[in-house]
Amino acid sequence: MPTSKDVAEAAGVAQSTVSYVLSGKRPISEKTRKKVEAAIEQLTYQPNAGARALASRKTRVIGLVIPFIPELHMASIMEFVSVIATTARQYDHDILLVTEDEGAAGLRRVVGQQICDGLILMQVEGEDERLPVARTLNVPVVLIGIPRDPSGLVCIDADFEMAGEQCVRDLAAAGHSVISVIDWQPEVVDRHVNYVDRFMGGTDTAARAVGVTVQHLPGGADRETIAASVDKALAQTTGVPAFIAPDGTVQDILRRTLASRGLTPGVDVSVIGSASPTLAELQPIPLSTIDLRPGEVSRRAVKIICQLLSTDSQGPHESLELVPTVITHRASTLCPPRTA
Amino acid sequence: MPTSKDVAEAAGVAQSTVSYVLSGKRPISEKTRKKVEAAIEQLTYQPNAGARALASRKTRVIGLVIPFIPELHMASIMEFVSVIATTARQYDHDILLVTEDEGAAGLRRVVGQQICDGLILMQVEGEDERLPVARTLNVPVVLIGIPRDPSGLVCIDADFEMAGEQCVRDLAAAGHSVISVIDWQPEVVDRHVNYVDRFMGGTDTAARAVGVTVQHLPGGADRETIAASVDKALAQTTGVPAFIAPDGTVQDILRRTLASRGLTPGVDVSVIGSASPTLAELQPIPLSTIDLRPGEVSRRAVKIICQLLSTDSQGPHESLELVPTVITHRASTLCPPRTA
DNA sequence: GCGAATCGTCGATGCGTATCGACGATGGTC
DNA sequence: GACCATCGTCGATACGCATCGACGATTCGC
Repeated sequence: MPTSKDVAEAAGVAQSTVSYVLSGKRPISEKTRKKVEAAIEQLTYQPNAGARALASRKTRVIGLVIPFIPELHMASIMEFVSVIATTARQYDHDILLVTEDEGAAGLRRVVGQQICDGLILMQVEGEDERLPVARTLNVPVVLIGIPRDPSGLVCIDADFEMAGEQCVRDLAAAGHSVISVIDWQPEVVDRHVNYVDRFMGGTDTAARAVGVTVQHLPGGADRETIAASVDKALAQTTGVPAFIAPDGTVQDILRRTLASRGLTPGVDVSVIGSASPTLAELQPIPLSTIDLRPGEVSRRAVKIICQLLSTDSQGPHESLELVPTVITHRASTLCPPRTA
Repeated sequence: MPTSKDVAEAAGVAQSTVSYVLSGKRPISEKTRKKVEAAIEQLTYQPNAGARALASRKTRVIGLVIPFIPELHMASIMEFVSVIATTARQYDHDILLVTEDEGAAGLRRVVGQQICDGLILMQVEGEDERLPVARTLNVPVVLIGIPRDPSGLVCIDADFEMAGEQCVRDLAAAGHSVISVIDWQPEVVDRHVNYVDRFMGGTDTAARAVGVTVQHLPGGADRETIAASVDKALAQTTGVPAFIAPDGTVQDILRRTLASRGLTPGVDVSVIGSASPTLAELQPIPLSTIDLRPGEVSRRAVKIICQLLSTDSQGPHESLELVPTVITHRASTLCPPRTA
């Protein structure tokens, strides 16, 4: 492997000159620059990351803490991971994976060994042993998700409250007067995951504002529970029933349950779920969705941390950014107002 | 951040002694070791990764090249990623993400800058511009998947041929004489992805060996195509029909198609798919599966590369390891032979 | 045509660790 | 008790780059 010293010799300049050509931190004459660049090209020189990190105290690596796999949300996690990695490259950074099972010690390790300059924590919920640690680490940390106590932390997440509001307002506008929200799976609800409360709060706010009834019914991965919820909703609704089912598994079961009751989404009943546009289009009846835009959340998370890194302002930061959600009407809801 | 020099001063020894305590590469008296360890503890010293890499020429980081996201296989990709990251930690290594969209240049970059000591390439299929590059990089590379020309490369993958054989043999043993294999999606088949051929080869081999008929029918994400395939299979089968549907999306459509024809898997018809045990159990009728064991493949990939790294034998290596698949009979196949 | 400001380049140094040769202290041998 | 091997520790150096101060060469103003 050639070093910058080799390049310097080949170009007939000092090693420091090579460094300045690369960094642009001092003016270099056109002539010298050409010579150096030619030598770099010819030797296929690439700077050594370790040496660079040692001298500059910057690794240009961001640690990404991925959640322990609950088997079902893996696809959505991968979307975050993929976009984060790609976006980081646009800022000339790389992504180092840290698995959640390393816990708070993992954070201390990668920061303490100076393997990375900052951290992104995915899927932060409620309480978390890593949060107090994150606050005291002297590197930028960005959370995707909002913990119960976000003080002293930089957070970004989809605007779940807006999502809840949008769903209810649009269903109300389509003529529904009773709207049933099928909960996430009980494990999620019981953890009192922040985003569930925010979503539910949004639906209730909108219900009050536009004068419709919103009822929350138990969901889960269990077909009997959901079937019971559906039947209860059907019994209590006088007009055309409307369902909001944020969870993908719940959507599957809801779809089959409605079919077995002889109800067709978009005709006898409205259904809105949360899903990516691609998945929504693949459904037998394309699903009207509230898109939580994981890609956009990921991009912004990377942008935020890279800004923090470039200004490397030491002190603790605190901010909270919510990414607007997008509602798209497809075939599973009654016509007005149909967009997209 | 404390350095090994700080630790040395606190312990009253030389910096090199601290290094030897940590590495164990020279004998250290019990007394000195205690002093040094106490100082490390007290200062919460952690060695600087950059300096370590510079001096030792080892980063203890493995680059993981993840495929560009085709949206549907994201969940299975995440399973690989997660297990690889966790396993790497067991060998005291970290994982750096490299996205496929960086292409061959990405490989040159991370290796040339010496950001990582070796690479794992995921989901390698047929031809790939990165393969010739991988062969010339002077670091260990392990492929998950088998390219058309595996010469000079270290590969590991599930044993798709064995998978095909197992499916056919077990269905034959259960009394089926005609077995229909529903293809993967056409984009996959057209790429002439290696594993498809291997799987199909396995089914044909077993068919010949046990004297049953295996027919291959078009699959895809398209319900009409699959429905047509199913009807064709039903028409051509005299005994109890049997289906093998490796692809998850195909399974979904197959399930509904059979239901609409009034056929119940495990009673009127046998169905074997490829899926994780967890997902298989979640089905309305638990699916008999051929498990391709992505976790095991991942673990072995990490193990292989870590062995190559520890022996750092320079020359190009070549090997091919196939991970045995596991067939598990659940409710979707006829009784004999039912296991698990 | 002289001093001052500017520009472009160089040499030296430091970043924190691993590793090599050296050397004092110990223990054993005859 | 003189000699040698072994053990444990130290000091020095190298790893490859970034960065700082210095300095010769220009350029400009007057």
